[in-house]
Amino acid sequence: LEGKKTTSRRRRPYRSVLKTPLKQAATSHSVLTEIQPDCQPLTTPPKPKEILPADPWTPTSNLKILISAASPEIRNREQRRELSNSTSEVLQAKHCLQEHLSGDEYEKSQPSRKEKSLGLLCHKFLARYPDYSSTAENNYICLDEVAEELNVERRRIYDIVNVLESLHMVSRLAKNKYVWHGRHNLSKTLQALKKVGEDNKYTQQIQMIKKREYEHEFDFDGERNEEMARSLGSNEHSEMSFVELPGMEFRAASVNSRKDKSLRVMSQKFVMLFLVSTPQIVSLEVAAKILIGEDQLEDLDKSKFKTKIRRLYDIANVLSSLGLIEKVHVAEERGRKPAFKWTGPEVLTDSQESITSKEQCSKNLFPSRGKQNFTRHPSLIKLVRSIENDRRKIQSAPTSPVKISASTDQNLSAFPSKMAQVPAMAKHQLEGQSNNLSSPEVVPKPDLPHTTAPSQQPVLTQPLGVGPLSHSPVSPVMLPQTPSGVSYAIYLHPSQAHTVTTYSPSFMLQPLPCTNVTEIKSINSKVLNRITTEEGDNQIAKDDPTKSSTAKERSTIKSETSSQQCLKRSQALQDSNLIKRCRSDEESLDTSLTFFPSGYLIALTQCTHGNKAGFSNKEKAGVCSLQHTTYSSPIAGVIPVTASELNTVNIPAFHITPLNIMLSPTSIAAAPVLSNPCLNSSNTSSAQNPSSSLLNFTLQHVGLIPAGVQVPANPVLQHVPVSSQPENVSHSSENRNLQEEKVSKNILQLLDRGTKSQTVTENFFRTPGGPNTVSSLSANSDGTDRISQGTLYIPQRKLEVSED
DNA sequence: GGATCCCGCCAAACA
DNA sequence: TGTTTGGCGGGATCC
Repeated sequence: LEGKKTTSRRRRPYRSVLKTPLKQAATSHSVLTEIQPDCQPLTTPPKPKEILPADPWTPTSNLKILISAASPEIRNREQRRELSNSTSEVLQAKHCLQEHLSGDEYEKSQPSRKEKSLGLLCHKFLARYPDYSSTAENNYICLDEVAEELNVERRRIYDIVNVLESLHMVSRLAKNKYVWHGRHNLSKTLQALKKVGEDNKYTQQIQMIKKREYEHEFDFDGERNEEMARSLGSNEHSEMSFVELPGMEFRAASVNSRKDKSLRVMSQKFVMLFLVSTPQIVSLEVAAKILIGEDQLEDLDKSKFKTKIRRLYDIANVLSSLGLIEKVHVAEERGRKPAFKWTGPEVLTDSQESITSKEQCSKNLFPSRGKQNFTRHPSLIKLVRSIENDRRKIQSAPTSPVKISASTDQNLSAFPSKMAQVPAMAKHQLEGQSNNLSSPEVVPKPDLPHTTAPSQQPVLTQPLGVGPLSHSPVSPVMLPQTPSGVSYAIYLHPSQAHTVTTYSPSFMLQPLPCTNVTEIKSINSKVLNRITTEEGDNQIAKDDPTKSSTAKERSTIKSETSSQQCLKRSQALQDSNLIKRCRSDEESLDTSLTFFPSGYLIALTQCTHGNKAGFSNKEKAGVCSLQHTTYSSPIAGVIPVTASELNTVNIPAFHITPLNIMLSPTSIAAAPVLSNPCLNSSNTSSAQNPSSSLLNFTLQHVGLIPAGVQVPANPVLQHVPVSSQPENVSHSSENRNLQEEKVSKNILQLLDRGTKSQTVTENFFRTPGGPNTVSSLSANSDGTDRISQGTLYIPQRKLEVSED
């Protein structure tokens, strides 16, 4: 490969004609479709190259082309997709033709570079398929056909498909064959990507690069490059893992073979950068540096950088066509830099949702405690709005059926032989966690209910999370669910397994959230790299102050602020929930960090039913209801606050130190609030509860509960009967009341803690340190209090964003 | 002149 | 051995 890189590339056009018969010279008909994206791409048939030079651009000749576009074969294909019929195609194409001919014919007969852009091609590609596929439609993509119909060489289709594959919008079915999934999986994918991005500390990497740039310390041949790359935790061990979703594992080993440099992996990383960035703007330069940094240190040279940029443009074009990003420019000291802004759906991890809920509760429940009459910052207005929206969801949202696949249990039971090594307890955990996985992220587009995607059907017959089972000698390692709501199965190649048998300080540390830490079981000690808590914590604390709390999670709690305690308690409940489930062999659980230098991250996102040997029906119901309630409760994580808002207040406490508070199994099984750590609290707080009437008034006032609903002031976790058939839950008024009651209880729990000290409120806004750390509450000169400006996110660098 | 990215060579992976 | 897949970078075009 290296030899190939250094070999000078000589163009051999004669050869390319033979090898790429689909390649067309610049033709007039391609102009037609490319200038007019509205035209059905299928109206443009491939034009035999040999006739092109002698074929002048005339209305007649083009009409011939247009008519040929309506050939029975193509027409039938179109009819199958119910997109159009031949008549409309011809008419449409005629219209296009007329428009085209009104201009300078000759010039337009030469398609410009723009008209052949990957973005435009991608638009045409996407136009062929619906956003959300259904079984009734033809969801298979034949690359040859598509390339032919879009009149491009297949190479270009690969570029598009690879990026789409990275988002699980398509998956490879067989040679030359892909399956179209559309946006069914997009939300989950983005959530998983965000989680992985967070684990990879992309935020910190971005900050570091920006800081270096700012200090003019970053150049292409300085020693500092290596230094920085090292500091980024870069080494071959941290090379890419492709984030997969269950049922969408790669079907060809080839896909795994080119690994980190593949466009799909780059695409995922690129997306991750957006998802973890604040604001969600990523410059190509930063992205390229981070992606290079993850390869090899010596790659940090100009040519690699250039190549990376090229690829990022390719990816960006496709992502733009998908509407996920948008090109902008970032003004910097050294002129403006090309960048892209995330315009896709907001993606919240569970922990963020929790914090958001907490933030709202604290704000709304203590609006006049001591400090009164907050001036509502726009972001707060949004928060209130989000509460209202959420309340509407409670009242009107249809049942969001948990994605339940009948094959899930089979899937689990069909794990590869190595999976059999997983102790039953861990298996239960996984199942339980997978129940929790559907916790929704807020998406602007109405996502279809997460029923089993029809497009996935051919895939779902495969064992869940098995990956390249039969042919790939990978070592599966199951990880429990992460706070983001997405669990992974990480598959390690045996070839890489040796790299993790010993601890290497150069590994990029991937601290697992505390909820997982207590659950991690050694599945394959040969594969799993275990590192002592102390080592990991030290490293984490050094590397990432914002995650230092993660370290604390695994150490004895010493001095804490009340808010920390509050947060920790809430997290603790979730932990204890999990702990409870596996209490029987709890002592066998090792508290450790696990580091995976490479492999495949396979998210497990499906609720599993049955096959829960250790679960009572009640527990099952409770577990499943978690998911359901998560959809329904404004407290449980559906509050549609945008990530930017979250970031605006710079909430740091995504990792919460747990207390080892044990709850009764009943409360665990039955309390849906457990799905949200922020609401989970031990009832050990000695704080007094506010009066019920005051509370009700407050809740009603802020719109958390309807006017007629009364909330008892008893904060004690109570058994809440929940349906054991969440998929059949109807949103009757009873259910709404039930949900609202749950919400109220959640709030009460928070209140229970919150009344302890105003510090709770304040600390929700406190960053762990650094220049952006500003106390959140300050008194105005007029005697009122408001959220100070300083609370807002203050970028370290001025970013002037202008639409391009 | 830098930004953008098309184009197709050619090697790895696969059938 | 032929085909599929896709990494890669030259260099054309755009701005």
